[in-house]
Amino acid sequence: MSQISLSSTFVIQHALLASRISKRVDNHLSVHGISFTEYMIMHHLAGAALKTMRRIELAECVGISASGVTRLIAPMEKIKIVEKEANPRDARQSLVKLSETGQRLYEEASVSFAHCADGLSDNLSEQQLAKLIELSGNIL
Amino acid sequence: MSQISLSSTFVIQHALLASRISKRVDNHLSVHGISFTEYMIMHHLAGAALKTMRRIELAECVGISASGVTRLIAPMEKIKIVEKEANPRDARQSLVKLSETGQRLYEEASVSFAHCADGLSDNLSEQQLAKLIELSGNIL
DNA sequence: GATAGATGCTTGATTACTCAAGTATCTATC
DNA sequence: GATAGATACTTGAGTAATCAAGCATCTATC
Repeated sequence: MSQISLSSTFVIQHALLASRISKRVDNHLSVHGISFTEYMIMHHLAGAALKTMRRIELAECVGISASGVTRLIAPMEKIKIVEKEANPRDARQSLVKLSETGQRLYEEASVSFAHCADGLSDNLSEQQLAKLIELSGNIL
Repeated sequence: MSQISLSSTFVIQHALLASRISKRVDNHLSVHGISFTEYMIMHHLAGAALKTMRRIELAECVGISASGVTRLIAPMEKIKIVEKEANPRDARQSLVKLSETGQRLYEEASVSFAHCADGLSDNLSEQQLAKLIELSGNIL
């Protein structure tokens, strides 16, 4: 019987949990017409200076590729959640800005999101949750 | 400025981490010609009684849908990593068994997997890792 | 022992990504 | 100031999953 390491156990547990969490979050966010990934985009934009970020930064924050961002942003732009802005200093860049509409949608969706997140961590105290976040921060 | 809850922070952090981990694991496993998901299938089969499981159980353990399992298992069956077995008690079921070849491949891949997992958690002590697993176990 | 509903699995269509290659622009070097 | 290479982004093609619908089989009820 080969003994499985703690780190392997963790990775497998983490993947399963991630799959379950993202499904549940998607369910909660669907009433707002957005996906978990779109919510994360809005979340990072909302916290950014001028509510504006480069596409590559977004990709990095959200954990998808640059092309993934391109395809994700396109429909969001069409429905005016985000706006495209040029960078006068660098014509290669195509900055993404959270619009007023997007900000409102983000705030509404955040209520559902927080409610969902609370539900997920119901069995953990605030202190345990803080510990979990801190420990997770040391991974990778 | 709206204050973001710990639980929301956790969910966002978890998703990003999951994306990064699965990419890194996929990289490490690619030398064996398998994906993270396939590894998880083999992992659960290897730990099951008679190295055999129902497709629905696999879906549950791995965090994908039943149809996901069907499409994932098909090519694994073709290259003899797993075998299809009927359940004489219930003709609806199509049991999946890890073959001898599959068991060897799993053991080889487990070396890479463990190495990768160790690398991910390099900054955590065994005790911290155990705490992390324990706390995560209380989510959902 | 017929039949209504539940369960296990597969299939067609769709979605959300990925990677590799391409284009445009910027930066540094000679 | 030409040019080699790096960077930012987009696009075409492919992949891994999803959901909804379907088929086969099982179970319980009358």
